[in-house]
Amino acid sequence: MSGVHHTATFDNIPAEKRERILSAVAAALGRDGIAGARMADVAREAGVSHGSLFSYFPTKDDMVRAVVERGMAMQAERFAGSSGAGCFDAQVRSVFRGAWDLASSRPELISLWLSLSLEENSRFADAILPLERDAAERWLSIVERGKAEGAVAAMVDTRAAAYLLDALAAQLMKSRASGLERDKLAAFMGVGPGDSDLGENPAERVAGLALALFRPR
Amino acid sequence: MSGVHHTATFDNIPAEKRERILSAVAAALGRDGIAGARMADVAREAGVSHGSLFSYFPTKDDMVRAVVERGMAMQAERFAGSSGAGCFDAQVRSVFRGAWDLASSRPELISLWLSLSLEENSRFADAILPLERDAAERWLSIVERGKAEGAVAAMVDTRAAAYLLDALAAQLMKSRASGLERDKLAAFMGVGPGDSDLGENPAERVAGLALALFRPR
Amino acid sequence: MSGVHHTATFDNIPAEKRERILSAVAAALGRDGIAGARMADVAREAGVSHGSLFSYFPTKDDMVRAVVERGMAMQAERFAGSSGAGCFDAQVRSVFRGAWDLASSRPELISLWLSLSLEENSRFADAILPLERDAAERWLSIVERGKAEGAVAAMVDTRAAAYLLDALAAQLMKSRASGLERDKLAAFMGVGPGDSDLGENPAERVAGLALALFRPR
Amino acid sequence: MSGVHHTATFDNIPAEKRERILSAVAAALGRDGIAGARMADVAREAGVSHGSLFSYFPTKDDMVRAVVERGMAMQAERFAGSSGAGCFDAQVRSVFRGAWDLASSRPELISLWLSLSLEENSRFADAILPLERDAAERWLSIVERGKAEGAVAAMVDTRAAAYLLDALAAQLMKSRASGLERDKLAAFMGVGPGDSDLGENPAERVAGLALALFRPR
DNA sequence: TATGAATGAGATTTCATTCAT
DNA sequence: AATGAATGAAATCTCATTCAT
Repeated sequence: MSGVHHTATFDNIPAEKRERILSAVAAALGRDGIAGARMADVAREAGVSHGSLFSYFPTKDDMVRAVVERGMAMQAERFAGSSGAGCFDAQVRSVFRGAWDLASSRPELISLWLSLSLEENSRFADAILPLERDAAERWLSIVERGKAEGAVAAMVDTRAAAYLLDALAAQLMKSRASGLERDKLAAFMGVGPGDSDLGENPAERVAGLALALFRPR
Repeated sequence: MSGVHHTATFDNIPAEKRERILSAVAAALGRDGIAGARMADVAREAGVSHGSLFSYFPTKDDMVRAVVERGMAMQAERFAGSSGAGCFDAQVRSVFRGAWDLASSRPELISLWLSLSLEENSRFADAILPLERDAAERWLSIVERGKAEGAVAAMVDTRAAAYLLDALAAQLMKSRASGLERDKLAAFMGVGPGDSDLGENPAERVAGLALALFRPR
Repeated sequence: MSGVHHTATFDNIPAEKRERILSAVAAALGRDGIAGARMADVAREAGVSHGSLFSYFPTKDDMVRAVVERGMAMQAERFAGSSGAGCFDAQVRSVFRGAWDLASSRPELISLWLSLSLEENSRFADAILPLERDAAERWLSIVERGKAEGAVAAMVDTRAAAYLLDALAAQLMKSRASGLERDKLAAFMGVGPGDSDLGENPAERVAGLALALFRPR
Repeated sequence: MSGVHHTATFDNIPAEKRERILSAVAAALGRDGIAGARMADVAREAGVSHGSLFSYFPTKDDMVRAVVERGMAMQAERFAGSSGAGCFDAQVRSVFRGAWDLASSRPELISLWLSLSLEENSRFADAILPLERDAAERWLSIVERGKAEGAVAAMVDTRAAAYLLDALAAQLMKSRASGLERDKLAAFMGVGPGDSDLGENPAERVAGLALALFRPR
C-alpha cells in the first residue's frame, strides 16, 4: 500500500515541474474533493498535457496517494519546529501557531486532510495513519513534559489532555480552511460572518485558554 | 436555497416509505460521500425504482439537501435534551453523551455532517450554517450558566471555552464515525488499533477532564 | 466463466431489438476483430445509444462472450441437420454443404470463430472449447458409421480421418469468409483471383474427393 | 504496398540487433495480435528505446509488414527443403514434418500467419498472397509428380488433393501454435486436454493417412 | 543515432436525468 | 404514481507518434 506511487518518468522531470504538478494536484483535491477532482483540470492547472499526467502516475488513486504521503508530511512539520525546544507553554503555542499558519497558507492541504477521515476515502487511511499516530505521540510527550515542568496540574488526565489539545488544533485548522467553519468560528467569537477580521488571532486566544486551564492554581 | 426540496409526490407517499428512503439516502451519502453516492444505489437500497426517486426529488442535489436539512436536525437534538435542565456539569455531560450516542447509532449522519464542512460541498453550507450557529449559541449559554453557577472559573474566556467544548464534542463524534479517527483515538488512549474496547467510555472521560479544568480551584 | 453475460435489461427488450444488437456485434467483431471493434460502432450500427449497450452488457468482453456463446451455437448446427440422417456419404456432403452455406451467409461468424483460435483471444477459449469437442465427437462417430457401412475402408485410421475431415471443412469456411483465403482457393482451383466464379462448388468438389479417397477399392 | 518498410537506419545497425528486434516484434504480434501489440512492449522486449523503434520503422504498420514479409519467408522454406528431392511420399512427409517443426519452434510466427487471414488484417494480405500462391503451386506440382510416380491414384482430383494437403498442413500448424487448437487435436486423438503427450507424432500420423488414401489400391 | 518525455485523439465505462408505458 | 429502458455528456485511461536533447 505505502511506498512509491509515481513512475520513473516523474523522477526524471525537473524538480520545478514536479512541484508545480504536486501543487496543482493538492489544489484540485482540496477544492473539488478526491472523487470530484478531474485529471483534466489538474493537467491544465499544472500546465501539462493530461497524457503526461498518466505517465507520471499510473492511476488517479496513485496520484492522490503521492500527494497525500508527501503533502501530509508538511503537516507533520508543524510539530517538528516546536519539538524539544522551549517550555510547555512555548511548545503548545508554537504548535497552535504552526497549525494556524499552515491552514492559512495551504488551506487545500487541510481540506484534503479532512477528507481523508471520511469513510468514502478510507482506502487512503493507511497513508496517513502513521502520521496521526505520530501526532498522538507528540502531544502525549508534550503534556508529560508539561507535568514535569509543573505547567500542567498533576490531577490532569494526560491522555485526555493530549486528545483535547489535538482536537483543538484540528478545529482551528478546520476553521481556517473551510468557509462554513470560518462562519462557525465567527459565531463563537461574536463577530459577523462577513467580518473578515476575527479579532485577536484565534489560535493565540485558544492556546491562551488551554494553557491557563492546565496550569495548577 | 433553504426550504422544501422534495416534490408533492414525496409528501403523498406513506410515512414509512418516506423514512425508508431518507435512511437509504443518508446511508449512501455517509458511505460513499456526496459526489460518490449513486442514485441507482439509493433506489435499490430504498426498495424503490430508479424513476421514482426522481419523482420525489428533482435532482440529486435536492435529495442531498432534503436529507441534510432533516438529518441534521437530529444532531441538533443532542442539545435539546440537555438544554435548560440540570446544572452545568450535568448539561455538559449530557451533550457529550448525546453526541457519542448519536455517532454510535447513526455514524452515517456524522460522516455526512463532516463532509459538509469540505469546500467541495460548500454549496450545501447554507443548509447547516443555521444549525451550527445554533450550536454555538447553546454552548455559549451553557458556559455562561456555568460561570453563574460557579462551576466555571471566572477567569475563563467564555467564547474560547465554548469553542473548546464544541471542538471536543465534534472530535468525539468523528472518533466514533470514522475508522481512521477511531484508530487515532486508540493511539491517544493507549490501546491497540485492533482493540475494540476503548476502555472507559471516552466521552465520559473527556467530559470529566473538561469539567475539572473549568472548575475553580 | 461460462454462463450469462448480459443484464436483465437485455432480457427485457423486444426480441427483434435483441437480434439486431447481436447481429451488429457479430458484424463488428468479424469485420474489425475483437480488439479492434469499437463499442461506438456497434451502438451506431445497432441503432441504439452507446449508453444502452453498456446497460445490456457490463463490459465489452461480456458482449463478446454473449455473441460468441450464442453465435457459435449456430455453427454447431451445421452438424445438427446432418446427424443421424442418411448414409455416410450423405452426412459428409451435408456437413460440408452446411459449412459452406454458413460461411456464405454469415461470413462474420466464421471470422469471429477463426479469431478465437488466436492466442490473443485465449481468454475466450473456454466459451468455444465445448463446441470444438462436440464437433470432434461428431466427426468421429460419422467416420465410425462410415466404416460400419463399408463406405470407409477398414485400413483407415479413424481418428486421423476425422481430423482430416474437420480440417477440410474448416479450410472451406475460411476460404469463403476471408478475402485472402478466397484468392488462395482460386490459386488451387486454377481460376483468376478476380474471377468471382470458383467453378464447380468447391465444397461439393472437395467432399467428392474425400469420399472417393475413403471408399474401399 | 510491397517492398521495403524499414528505414536506412535499420540497415545500418548491427545484424544481431536487427534480429533481436524482429524477434521481439514477432513475439509481440504473435502473443498480443496485430491490433493488441504495443510499440512500448516491443521496444522493451527488444532492449531498444521507444524512440529508436520509430527510427527503424516509420509506423507500426510498417513494422508489421517488415516482420510479415521476412518472417513469412521462413514458412515458405518448409517447402524448400523438400522441393525436388525425393519421391512423393518423402516430399509430403517432409513438408508435414517441416510444418510441425516450424510450429513447434516458432509458434508466434504461426499465430501471426493465422491472424493475417482475418478480415481485420486484410490490409496486409498483399504481403503474403504471393507466398500463399507459391505454396499452392508447390502442392500442385507435388501431387502431379505423385501421379507420375504412381504414388497417387489416377482418379484423384489433382487440384482438390493439393487443397486437401494444404488444409491438413495448415491445421497441423494451428494445432501446435494455439492452446485451443491443441485441446481440439487432443479431442480428436483421444487424449486428455491436460495430457501433454499427444501420442505418436500427429504430423507423421496424419501424413501416413493421407499417403495411404492417395495410393492406388 | 539514441533516448525517453510529451502529446492528444480516441477508447471504454459511468451515471444523472428523461420519458414512454 | 411507478417503472425501468434510454440517453449522452463527461470521466479515466491507452498508446501511436513526435521531437528536443
